[in-house]
Amino acid sequence: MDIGWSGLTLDSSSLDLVIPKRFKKNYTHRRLSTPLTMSTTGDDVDDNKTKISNAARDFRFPVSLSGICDRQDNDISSGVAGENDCAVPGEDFFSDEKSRVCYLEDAGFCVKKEVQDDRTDVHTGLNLRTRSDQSVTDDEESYEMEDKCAKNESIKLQDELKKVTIENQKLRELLTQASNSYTSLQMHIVSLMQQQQKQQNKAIEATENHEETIVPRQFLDLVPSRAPGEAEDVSNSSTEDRTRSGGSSAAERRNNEVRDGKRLGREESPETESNKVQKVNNSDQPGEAIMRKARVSVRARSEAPMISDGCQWRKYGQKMAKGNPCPRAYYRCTMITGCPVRKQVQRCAEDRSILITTYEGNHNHPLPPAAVAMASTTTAAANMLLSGSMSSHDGMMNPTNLLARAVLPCSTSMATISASAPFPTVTLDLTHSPPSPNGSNSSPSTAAANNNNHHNSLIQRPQQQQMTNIPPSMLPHVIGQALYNQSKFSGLQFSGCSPSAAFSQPHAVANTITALTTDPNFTAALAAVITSMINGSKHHEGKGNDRTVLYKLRRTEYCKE
DNA sequence: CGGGTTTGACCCGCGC
DNA sequence: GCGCGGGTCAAACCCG
Repeated sequence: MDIGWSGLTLDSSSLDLVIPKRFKKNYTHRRLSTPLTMSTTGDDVDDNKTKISNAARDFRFPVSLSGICDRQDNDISSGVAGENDCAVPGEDFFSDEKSRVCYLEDAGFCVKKEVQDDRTDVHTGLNLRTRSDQSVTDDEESYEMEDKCAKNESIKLQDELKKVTIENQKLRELLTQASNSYTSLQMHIVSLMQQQQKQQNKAIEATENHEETIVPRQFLDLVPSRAPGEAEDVSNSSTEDRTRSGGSSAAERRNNEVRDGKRLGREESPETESNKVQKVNNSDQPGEAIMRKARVSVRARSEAPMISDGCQWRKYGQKMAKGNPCPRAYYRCTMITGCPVRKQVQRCAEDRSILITTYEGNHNHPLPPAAVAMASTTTAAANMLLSGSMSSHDGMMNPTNLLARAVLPCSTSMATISASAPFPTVTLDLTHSPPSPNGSNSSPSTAAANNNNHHNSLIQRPQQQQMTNIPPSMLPHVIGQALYNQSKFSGLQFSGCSPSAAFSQPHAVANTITALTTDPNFTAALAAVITSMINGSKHHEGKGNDRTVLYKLRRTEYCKE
């Protein structure tokens, strides 16, 4: 700093003397937003004026007055709104935050005022010396120029705003189009899946009809899509027909025995479902003797004598089963009279904490909310079972079942399906035992359970299911969720083969498609399954009743983890 | 007294 | 044909 430089401070009182009052507002934060390079020596006053004017005109050297002008000047604020004079187009205009504030203020977007001192009007921090006879005309001209520039800038901004608005509308339109396309695609996929499901159902029906002509078969309907009453009606009609028109059937023999002997009273009593089932079993039709019911067995850890599944049960029998010191209890659903659902409860011989509950049949009455979970679980499990159940005596598997197996692509699971005669069973192992290395029945408890049920089931362990700390009341929900997950993500070990009612749920089809399209190893797995199937078929040919064929779709075969 | 449980008997399918 | 074992029945019993 030399002598000629007056310093960066400007005495506001002196400024009052040299700047006319009417210019105060114009010489505020804009007019005096002068470059800091100005010289304030007395000889340079005119030059300074020019520099100030130029600088104020183009704002290429914005100067912040913030902190310099501390108090708001009412005059300034009143004059600012109508000025719009400081906005001069320039690339660096927005480079300074304060200048931007100034501009926005002038554009009417902001009411922030940066020049506040009505006593000092302007505190530039510059030691400006202006003369009272400075050219007012020059200032007015520059002010007019600033007005023009500000208007131009305002117009530009408005144009930009319009452009942005238009662009925003275009983006919205694009978003709407994308959303519509997504929706239409989704609908298309759903319709395709429905068509595929219909075709599969037709194929299944055709196969079933064909087999019924060969081997009539009696299932308790476990498909949830059918009304419970319908299932009961089907069961009743079929069983009664067979009972009363069966001629020399075993059921008739039994009835004759009843009439002739000690069970006359039972004959007069209303026909219970158990009697019906027994009559079905007693019929001479071989197919019905082979397959009577689908069952769902649930293995869970519980100290309670019976897991709470929301239904009302009445114990109607107890037997000592071979190979298990724990007796097996027989329960019948008593929600309504005539409900065909029964269950067997037995503790595992090897691990008494494991409770094995086997459900059989389908409820023909509305269920309380607490029972829906377990009922739907067993229904879904039985449905899966039936989708992979026995087809015919040759034990061949049809492509539908291959697809059904593909529905459950990952095989490390807790569910096991066994279609060995006479009771096809799906076992849901919800204990927390670690999965066996080979995924088969390596556990003694499992073997005991299978032995007890005569099912030749393969029990797979759940991966992370911890049932120990789950209250019994929560078991159905956990089981239901587990089965849901199972049906979605896990594979099953199937034994037995049959065509069946395969896909009853849309997500099954979706999972199948996903498995087919995304899994690179699926083809190899399919080949392995087919090979296993053929070998199993050959192996079991001529073995009479033992038609259990194991088809293992292992994760290691086709499901990458 | 009504509902549930117990328990011995019975029936039937299956394997030998 | 016989024995075994699973499944069921129903009288007896128990309990609230």
